[in-house]
Amino acid sequence: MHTQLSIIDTLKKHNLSVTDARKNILSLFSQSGNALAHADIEQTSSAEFDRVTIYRTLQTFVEKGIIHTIPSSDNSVRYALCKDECAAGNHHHNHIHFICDNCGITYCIDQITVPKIQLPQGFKASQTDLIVSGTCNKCEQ
Amino acid sequence: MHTQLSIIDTLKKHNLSVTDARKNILSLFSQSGNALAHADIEQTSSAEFDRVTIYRTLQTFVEKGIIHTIPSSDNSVRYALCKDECAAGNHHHNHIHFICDNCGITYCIDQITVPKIQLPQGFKASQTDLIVSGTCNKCEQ
DNA sequence: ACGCCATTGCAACTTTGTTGCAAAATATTT
DNA sequence: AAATATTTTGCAACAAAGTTGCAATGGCGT
Repeated sequence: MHTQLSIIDTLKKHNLSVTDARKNILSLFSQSGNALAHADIEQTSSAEFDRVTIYRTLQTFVEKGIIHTIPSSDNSVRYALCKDECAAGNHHHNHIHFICDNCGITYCIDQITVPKIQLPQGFKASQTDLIVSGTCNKCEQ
Repeated sequence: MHTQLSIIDTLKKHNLSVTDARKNILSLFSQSGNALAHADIEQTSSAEFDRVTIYRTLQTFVEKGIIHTIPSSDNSVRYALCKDECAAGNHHHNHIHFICDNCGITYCIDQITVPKIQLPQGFKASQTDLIVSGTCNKCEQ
């Protein structure tokens, strides 16, 4: 199965040992396509993996540059797959994120890039997040 | 004292009864000038007010359009004073926010406005947040 | 197949956020 | 200015989210 193969490859590429939890959680991300919060993952695979394992797996994925965090105002940080250019400790995301107020789905809108921001003297940017919230195309009547 | 007066005025303007907790917490915001997380407020005034009161006060202020939330990736939503144009349930913030990775201070950078984003078909924006993180001008050596 | 090292699950705990209700404070009326 | 109505607060109890240490398990290299 192609998807499964590429998941193992992804883990190996980032020097991670291949475990059930990591394969499972990583495949959740590629299946969903959108961003996931810790709670989403826990609900989907709660029977299989301990809460602590999910926390640690997400943390590891962020450190290794497999997923990145998306800021939110509702105390539920979301995670999404990084693009290929991301390496450990060096995230490059120039796409914006859209959070639907209705269904809660978080989209990575790849078509739109974040404009370059000119900061005041002495401020140095390491990461820029552009989060748009509103109603998504599925929830629109 | 002028500051104290304008704080009371602000509360009255938004149809809120004037209480110690509200005066105190609101003055924390105008004194600091920057954004504050719940934890910041709790540390500063924990002896004075119950945790629950702080939660409810922040919630009330957001609803009334006195403060607004700033998304974050570290599970600590920050709050900052709204500009005058904000009314209840109708926040208009076109400035960006800068979170310093080093000292944790969150700045409202008023000089820079958030560019208008053209979303894909069917997506409707209600709020746009641009959060830049990195090193602030105080932490820069 | 063996042994080492990384990962997992469990338990216990801390922190963060929520809810109901009685007491206290604020606002309103007279 | 006092009495009443209304809102807000603090407490207690709880629920949810996140963390840490440690023994047991499983992955990986030889």
